[in-house]
Amino acid sequence: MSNINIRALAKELGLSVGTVSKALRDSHEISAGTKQKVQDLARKLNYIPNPYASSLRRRKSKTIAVVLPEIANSFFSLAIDGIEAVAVEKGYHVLIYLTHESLLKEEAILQDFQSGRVDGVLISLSGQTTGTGHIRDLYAKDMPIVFFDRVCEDVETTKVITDDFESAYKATQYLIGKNCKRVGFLGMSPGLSITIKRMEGYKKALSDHQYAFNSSDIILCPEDPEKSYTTIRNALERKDRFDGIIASIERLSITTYLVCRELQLSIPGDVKIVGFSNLSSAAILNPSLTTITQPAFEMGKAAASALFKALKRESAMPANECIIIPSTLMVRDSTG
Amino acid sequence: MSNINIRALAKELGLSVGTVSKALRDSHEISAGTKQKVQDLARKLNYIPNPYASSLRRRKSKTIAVVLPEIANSFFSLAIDGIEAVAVEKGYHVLIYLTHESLLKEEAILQDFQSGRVDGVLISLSGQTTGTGHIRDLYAKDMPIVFFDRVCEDVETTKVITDDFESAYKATQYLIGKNCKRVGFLGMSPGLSITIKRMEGYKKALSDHQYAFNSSDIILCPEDPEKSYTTIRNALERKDRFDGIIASIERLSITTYLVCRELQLSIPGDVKIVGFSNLSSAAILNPSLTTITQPAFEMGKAAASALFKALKRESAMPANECIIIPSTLMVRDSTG
DNA sequence: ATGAAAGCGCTAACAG
DNA sequence: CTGTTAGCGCTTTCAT
Repeated sequence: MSNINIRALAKELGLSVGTVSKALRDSHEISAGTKQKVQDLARKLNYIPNPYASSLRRRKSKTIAVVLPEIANSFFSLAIDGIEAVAVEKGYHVLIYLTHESLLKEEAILQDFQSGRVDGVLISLSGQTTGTGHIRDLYAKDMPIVFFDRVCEDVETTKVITDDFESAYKATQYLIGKNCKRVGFLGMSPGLSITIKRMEGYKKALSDHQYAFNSSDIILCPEDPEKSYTTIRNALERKDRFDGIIASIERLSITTYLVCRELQLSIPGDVKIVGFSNLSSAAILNPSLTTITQPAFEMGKAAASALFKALKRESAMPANECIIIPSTLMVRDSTG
Repeated sequence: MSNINIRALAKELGLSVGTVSKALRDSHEISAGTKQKVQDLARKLNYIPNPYASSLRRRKSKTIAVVLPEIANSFFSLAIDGIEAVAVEKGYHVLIYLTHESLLKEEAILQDFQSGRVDGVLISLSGQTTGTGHIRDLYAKDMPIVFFDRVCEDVETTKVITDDFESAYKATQYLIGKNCKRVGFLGMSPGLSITIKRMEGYKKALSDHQYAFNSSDIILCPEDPEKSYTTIRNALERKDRFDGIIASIERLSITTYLVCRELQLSIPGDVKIVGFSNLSSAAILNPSLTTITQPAFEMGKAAASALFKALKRESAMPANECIIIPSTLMVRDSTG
C-alpha cells in the first residue's frame, strides 16, 4: 500500500503532526487558514488515514459486527440491508459472521470480539443457543450488544422483535376461522425465543377457541433441510393429519409445499398453510402463500439505530428495552 | 475493554514482551518449555491480542471486503455464504459493503480501501459501472481484487463467472424448441458484463435458428422495481407481444409473473418463461419456474479461494484468469 | 533462546 | 493557535 501518512503531510506543510491531525479532524483549536491548507493538501495528495492506527490509539474501531445464524434467508438478508443503511449513514463498517446455527461457533465469534475488533454487536441467536454465558461474558466487558428477532431475555439490553405471540395467534385464529379442524405448528429450535412465543400464541388461539391441543400438533423440524422434509412428510402422512399449518420458519413453508405436492395433498383444499416468511415470491407461489410478513428491514434498522444511540454517548450501554415492530398477516390463496 | 495485554503477560511470566510475542506465534526461536508456559498463561488469563495493534505493525488486517450491488437477492446471499465458508477456514474476517447499484457509492467504497483496511477485495460490480478507473486505482496500489459474476474484463486479475453466453443460448434455444415465435430478453444495466454476454448468447441462438432479431426484442428494465413493472407491462401489452421470455435477472422473473397475472396471460400457454434465478421457491411457483440456476455458492467459494491464494504468498496478485462455473438449466412448468 | 529497543501511524495531553 | 511528546499494543530486527 505504501501510502502517504500524516507525517509526510506535516513535513510538506511545515507543520507538526499534531497540528495536522487536529486540522484533519476539524478541531476548534486550529485556525481556519491552517485547516484549509491541510485539508487541501490532504485531498491533493490523496491522503487516506490508516484506520488501524487510529483504532489502536482511540480504542474504537468504527466497526460493528452482525452475527447471524444464516444468510441465505430473506429475513436475514433484508435485516442486513436495514443495518447497512444506518451503518453507512453513521460512517461505520459492518463485519458479518455466520453461526450456521451452531452454539460453538457463536461462542468463538463472540469471544473474538473481546479483542475490541468491533465497537458493538448486533446478534440473532443460533438455534442451539440456550445458555447465555458467552453473551454475558462479552456484555460484562462493556460491549454494547443489541439483539434482534432471536433474542435472549436475560441480558439487560435492547431487543428488537416482532409481535411473535400476537401474529402466531392471529394466524392460528385465521385458520380456525377458515374451518380448519386440526391446526399444526411447524417449528425449529425449541429453545429459541421466537419459537417459544410463536408456539404460545398458537396454543393460546387454540384454547381460546376451545380447540384441544396435544403435543403431537407441534412438529419440531431438524435444522437439516433434508431431514425436515422427512419430518414434515411423516406428519402429513398420518391419517389424522393437519388440515391447517402454521410454518413458523420461512424455509418450512417451502418444504411443506413440496411435501404436499408429493403426497398429492391440495393446498388449500386438503391443507391450508400460513407461513412466517419474507419471500418476495410468496405472491406467485402455487398457490400463493398466506404469510406473516415480518418487518425485516425495519427491524434491522431499529436494531442498528439502538446500537448507535449507545455508541454515540461514549461508553453508554443500550437501554434495557424491547422494541416490537408488528408483522403483517397477508392473506393469499394458501388459506383458501 | 480494558483487556490484559502482552506486557502484562510478560511481566507475570518474568519474560520480555518480545519473547512472549514470539511464543504466542509459535516461533521456532523459542524453547518448547517457554512456549508452553506462555500459552498456558495466555489461556488462563484469557489473553486476546489486539487485532489493530497487530494490523498496524504487520500491515495486514486479516480482513477482506465483499462489495455487492445488493443483498436481498438469492444469488448474492448464497455467494456470501460461499465466501464466508472459506474466509472462516482461513481465519479471515469479512466486511460487507453494498453499492445499491450506484457507481458513486462503489467509488467511495473502493477509495476507502486504499487505507489498508482490508487485505483483499471481492467485488461484483454495480449496474452503473462502466468505467473502471476506481478499480484500476486500487489495483495499482497492489490491492488484490477478485471479480465475481459482474466482472470487468480490462483489469488483469481473477474473474469468477458462470457460462453466461452459453446458458442464455441454451435457454433461448429451449424456448425456440418449445415453438415460441417471438422470444424477448429482459435485462437491466446494459453496461454489465453479464447483461452483454447473456444478450449475445440470446442473439446467437436466435440467428442460429433463423429467427429475426430486432432491437425491440430486448427490454432494458430500470433498477427501480416499480418502474420495471411498468416497463414489462408495456412490453406484454403490445399486440405483437412475446410468447417466450428470458429474464436475465432474478427479480425480473417475479415481476413478469405478476404482470402476466394482471394481464391475464397464461404461463406457459400465452408466454413461456425461463429466468436466471437462484430462488429456493422456483419449484413451487405458479407455475413452477424454469430456471438457469447459477452456482452462486460455488462462485463465492471460488472467488474467495482465488483471493486467498494470492494473499498467502505475500504480495502476490491474483492470476489473470477467468474461472467459469457452469449454470444449470432446470426445466419446469413455466416453459410448458 | 531471550531481551532490548525501535517503530507501525495516529491521537491526546500538555506546553508554549 | 501550534508544537512536543508519550504512548495505543504489537512485531521485529539486532544484540547478547
